[in-house]
Amino acid sequence: MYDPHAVQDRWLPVWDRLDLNRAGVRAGAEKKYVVDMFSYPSGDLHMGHAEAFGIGDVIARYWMRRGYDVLHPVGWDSFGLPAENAAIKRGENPAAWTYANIDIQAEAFKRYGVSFDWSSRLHTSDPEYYRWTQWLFLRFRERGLAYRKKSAVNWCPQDQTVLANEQVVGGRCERCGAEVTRRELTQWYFKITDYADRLLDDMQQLEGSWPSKVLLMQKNWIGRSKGAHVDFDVSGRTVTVFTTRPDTLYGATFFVVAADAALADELCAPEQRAAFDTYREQVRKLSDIDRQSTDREKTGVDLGVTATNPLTGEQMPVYAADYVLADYGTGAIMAVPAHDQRDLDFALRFGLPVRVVVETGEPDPAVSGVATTGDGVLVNSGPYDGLRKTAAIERVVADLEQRGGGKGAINYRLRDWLLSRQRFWGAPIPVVHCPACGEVAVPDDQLPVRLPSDMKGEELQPKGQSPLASNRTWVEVPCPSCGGPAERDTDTMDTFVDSSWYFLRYCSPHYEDGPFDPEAVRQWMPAAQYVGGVEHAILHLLYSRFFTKVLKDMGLVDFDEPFTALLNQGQVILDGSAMSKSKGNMVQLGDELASYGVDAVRLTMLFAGPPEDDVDWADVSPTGSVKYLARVLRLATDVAELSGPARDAAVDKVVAKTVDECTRLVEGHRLNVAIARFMELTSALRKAVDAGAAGPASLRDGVEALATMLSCYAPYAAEEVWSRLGHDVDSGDSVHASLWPSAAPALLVDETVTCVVQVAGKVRERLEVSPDIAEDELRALALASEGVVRALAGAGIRTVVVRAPKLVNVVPA
RNA sequence: GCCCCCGUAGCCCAACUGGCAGCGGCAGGCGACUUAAAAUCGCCACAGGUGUGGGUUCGAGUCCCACCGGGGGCACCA
Repeated sequence: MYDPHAVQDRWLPVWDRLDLNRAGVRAGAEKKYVVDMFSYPSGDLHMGHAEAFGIGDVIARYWMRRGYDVLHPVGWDSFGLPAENAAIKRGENPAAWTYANIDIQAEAFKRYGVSFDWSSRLHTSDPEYYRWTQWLFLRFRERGLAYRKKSAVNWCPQDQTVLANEQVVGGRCERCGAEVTRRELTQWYFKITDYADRLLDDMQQLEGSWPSKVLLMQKNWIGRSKGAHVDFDVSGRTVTVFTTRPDTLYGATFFVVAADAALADELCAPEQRAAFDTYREQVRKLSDIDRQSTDREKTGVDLGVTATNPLTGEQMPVYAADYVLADYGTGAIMAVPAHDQRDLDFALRFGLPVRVVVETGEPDPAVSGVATTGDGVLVNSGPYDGLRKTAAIERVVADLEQRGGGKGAINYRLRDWLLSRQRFWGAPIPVVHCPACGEVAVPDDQLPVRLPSDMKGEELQPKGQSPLASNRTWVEVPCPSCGGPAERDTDTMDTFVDSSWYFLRYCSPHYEDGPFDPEAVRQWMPAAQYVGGVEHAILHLLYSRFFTKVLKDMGLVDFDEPFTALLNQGQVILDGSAMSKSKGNMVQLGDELASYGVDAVRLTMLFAGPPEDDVDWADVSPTGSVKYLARVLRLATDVAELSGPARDAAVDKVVAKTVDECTRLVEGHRLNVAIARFMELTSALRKAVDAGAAGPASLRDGVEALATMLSCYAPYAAEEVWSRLGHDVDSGDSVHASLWPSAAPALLVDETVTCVVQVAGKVRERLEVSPDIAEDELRALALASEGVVRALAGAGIRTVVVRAPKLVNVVPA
């Protein structure tokens, strides 16, 4: 009889006492740092946590069993909006809700058997933590990497705060789904664009150990394009455009400026003023979602001025249009309708000329309506006629650089990271605004700038500016520089700032002389394994990489990349779709744990499929897992009764092979397949016991090996097995202190292997041969074999393929 | 629209560098134990060939091309 709850209740307190997961205590052992993306304390743990932390736990425990000194820390990403919204609703301070939830989750993590080192525990909303978030902000600012600027920003009307580009998904707020609007505001930014090249180029180091999908997403997000800046003269003023196709300069027939850019306003001729103002109003009313919809008809307005082509001197009309983006490139383009679809659409709509300058062999765009973008030979391009595209690009850029009027340039899609938020529950930006001194950093020795602890409920209601602004006693401070009356910056930092360095803090969570102890970081970082959801493919992972690179430039760390390997676990879904409260298809983790126990739920998650794949809870069988664990426990009980030193070679062999294979499987994160091997081993040992239990010593060793391997997946049941085998867990002889079994190489080689002999690809014979049989010998053996002779039936032989010792393929003439 | 990943049994999924398609489980069937049932144990692969059609190869689930289906990312990025 297997009672999972009794087993849990027995071992959890013992483990608490034994404190087996503490890092840094295995003297001389090689270090491994396994990080799970930390949790947001939104409530109790759910199925997604069970999946993600289950995977991380197998990896961490595996390395512990292999004898490494493993750091597997725990923490909470505890600043953020939900706490604030809950506080407003309940008339509380966000801290109350946050820390209550953290306690709930902490208990749940312990019960779930996650091998955390609890001494590493941190919360980003603790002043001891955000002190250093603020400190880092100031260091970034000193390096010119944190700055304020006024520009059109994404504004979420629901959450009443600005959002980073990365937090706008399909024109909507990533958090609440509200349609994002634009506002002109002065905000703080991190200059992540300075690191665009390194963020891109260093991905080489991650190739193979990060999912290629994530690398690709980051690459696309950074969006490096190579091209040129070209200067056009517009009414005596130089206006630069970015183009990836300088070779098509002779094909430019008009010029477009983003309608919402200041430039359009400045260039507009008086006689077009009225038309332009009307158009601009129209554009501003459009939401981003409407604006970005793909097959919208092109709109625009003539600005009544002309631009001069720097190569040809040709005059071309200048338009304002909303298909040109104000914040990409220079906000202005040269339009080449023959070779760019958007320009062509615009030209056809406004009756502008279409001039082919690259002959690609495709139909005339003016007639077909399809721009030609491929390679070809230049025409209608004066001195460049006859050149191919690539050569022409080089020549045009060289000529522009020599004569003035342009130069080669790289442009990025990536924008600077907007980090200020008009919300309460975050790290205050440690800056004071002084009427006399301007922007003044809060001195390091005055950090942290603490959040007021007495604000609650209605006072936190967002009103378009930070709730902190209304707290005058908090806002009004003497200027750190001149001592005169000044005001604190009332914005708080994006919570992604907090999470961009927590993995560094984990290495020395109580360090007081800096954000982290450089020596501790040198020992543990970069993290050997990072585990978390793919929803952070861009946001968190890009930001963390950026932080790491800045810290390297500051001399605080000596590596470029924070996470050597990344594993993205799948989601837990139900009946093919994501669980959600609104759909009413939630599976409650608590219910599952109550029904099947921790081990069975963990095993079920991990057995369902590869860790990267989604787990459909409708397709899996926690009951099956319970049955399996019960089987293992019965086996342990039966084997425990056996005694004697006799061994059984067949059992030893099965155990060795399973161990060998499982080692490779877990190492390669093929966690589900390893469970299949555990099951096979369990059946094999069961059969051996039922057959009369020859070799009790072998059986005992087999069950011990199984317990150790299983301990990574089903920690409670494994401990129970270990205990039944006679280990004194209470005195510290825990399965979680045991070492991963090793497989004697001698047991892994077979005396004979089965060689498959094919004739014309069909299996005609099987031969038992020595594993190191020579090719010639095997060929002769195969050709002489009865099955082959029969299959050939006297036909000649064209060729014989021999792959000793496993296969021979005889190809008849 | 562009880019990426995935299609193996009723279902979830295995198959090392191309080399016997099926390891493990769910569901199902048969049997043992039982007065009976549950639990337990044992046994059974059902696809005429790995979504479809081509190609490369002695040999393709695996490599290449096209298409179909599912999932994901980006989306007026000049």
